[in-house]
Amino acid sequence: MEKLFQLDVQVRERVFTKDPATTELGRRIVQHGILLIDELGFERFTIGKLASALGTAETSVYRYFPNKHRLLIYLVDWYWAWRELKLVFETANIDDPRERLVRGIRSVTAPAKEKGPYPHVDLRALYRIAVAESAKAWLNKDVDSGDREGHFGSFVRLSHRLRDLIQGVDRKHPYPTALASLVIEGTGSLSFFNEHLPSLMGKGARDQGELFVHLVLSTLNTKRP
Amino acid sequence: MEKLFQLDVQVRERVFTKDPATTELGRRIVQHGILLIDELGFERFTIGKLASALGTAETSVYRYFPNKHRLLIYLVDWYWAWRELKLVFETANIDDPRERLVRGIRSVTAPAKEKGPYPHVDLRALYRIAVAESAKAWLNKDVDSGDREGHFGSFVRLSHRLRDLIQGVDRKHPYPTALASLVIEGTGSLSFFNEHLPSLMGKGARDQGELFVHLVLSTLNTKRP
DNA sequence: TAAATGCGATAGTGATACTATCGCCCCTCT
DNA sequence: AGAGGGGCGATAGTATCACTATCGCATTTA
Repeated sequence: MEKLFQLDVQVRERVFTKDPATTELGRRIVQHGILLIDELGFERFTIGKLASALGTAETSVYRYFPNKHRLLIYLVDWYWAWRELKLVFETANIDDPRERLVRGIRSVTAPAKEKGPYPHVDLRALYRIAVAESAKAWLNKDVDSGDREGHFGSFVRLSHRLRDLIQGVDRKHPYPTALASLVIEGTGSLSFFNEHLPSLMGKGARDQGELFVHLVLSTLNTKRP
Repeated sequence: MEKLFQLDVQVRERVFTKDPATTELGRRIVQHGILLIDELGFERFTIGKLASALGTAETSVYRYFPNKHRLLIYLVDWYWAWRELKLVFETANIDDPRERLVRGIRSVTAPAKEKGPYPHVDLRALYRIAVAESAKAWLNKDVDSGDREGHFGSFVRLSHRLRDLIQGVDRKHPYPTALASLVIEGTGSLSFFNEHLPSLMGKGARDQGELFVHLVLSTLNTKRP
């Protein structure tokens, strides 16, 4: 299964100038890009610092990504593609729609707890980036053209898969798509609050899986078991 | 009532070097800061452009805010303070807890539709800033010290007020604080998706007030009327 | 062997977030 | 009326950084 994960996660969209997955330097850019952005935060992260960490020149990095922001988009898209794959695996072969949905919500809201099987991707660092930086991928004035070019495709696909799980339980829910997007985006926000603004979280809400399972199930037109 | 609004909204915390509310230049910095950030987005916005728009020098702006990021924090905090005041007004004198909660959710999720009564604050522009930029106020490595200095105090107070309304209906809800924060933060995210990434929203979810009323009420342990 | 590809190195440009400093003007206090 | 101070505008300067242009070397490919 780990091999399958490794083979299948990829950034389909043209967010790069040259596909970093195809060369050793490209993979090292991704690997150390993750570590540096996690360590410094996206604002303090610079291409120059990344080049230094790699022992190369800035120009070499610019061969793969046209700018710093596109590197972030690449990492974030990779992350959502990984979550999509994880969701597909973790809901496979489950026939009961309700059970599928519960597993799906738990999958989508679960933090990454291990470095994972990808040699050049530290999943825990990437998870922290997703929590703290992923909104910056779209919160800017280029969001519309970025959307047109498919920069957020993995996030959209993930959201639609969760929507399908919701509709599998309640075909008449009035807001399945918005609810799915809220769960995925909201779990990141609450993770951040939990870590940095705990007064926004109260007590007993540390397990967001249960929070969102509770939230979604209770809005559905269906009896509880 | 408008006068009261005008008198009462203020940034209590020490996010500024010199209180911009106390001088004419300070108010013009706030006024044109809102307009420019709304127009350019926070990344493309610069202190130099703001100074040009004001017909003054950069150094004059730096007398009020130590850096560009603090100006954003000021505007965002002002915004949440306004929303808090609005929430207090719009739930005043309502005795039925359920009705209070519904009004509170509608208040907190309602977009700003008019420029409003504050001469140096265009509420519609500020609302757009809150949707597109407010997360950047805390999504950075200074969030912990910023929290300690109370930079997010208005947001926290607003969230706690909504939490109190939730608990007024269901005293035993397991996650009242997290749910309140999710509603407030989530309505911004969904507004942004609605505008820029509509495939994340589906159809029929344009009125977020109803979406969140539906969502919150159905999680509460209480009978619907 | 020739060509292409990938990489590293140097140099440079324009923007921009600040900082330091100075002198003017107006208001207030005496 | 004169002195002092606060607020303001203006100039100058620094360090960082995103990005571009160009070249030459080495390794792989044809």
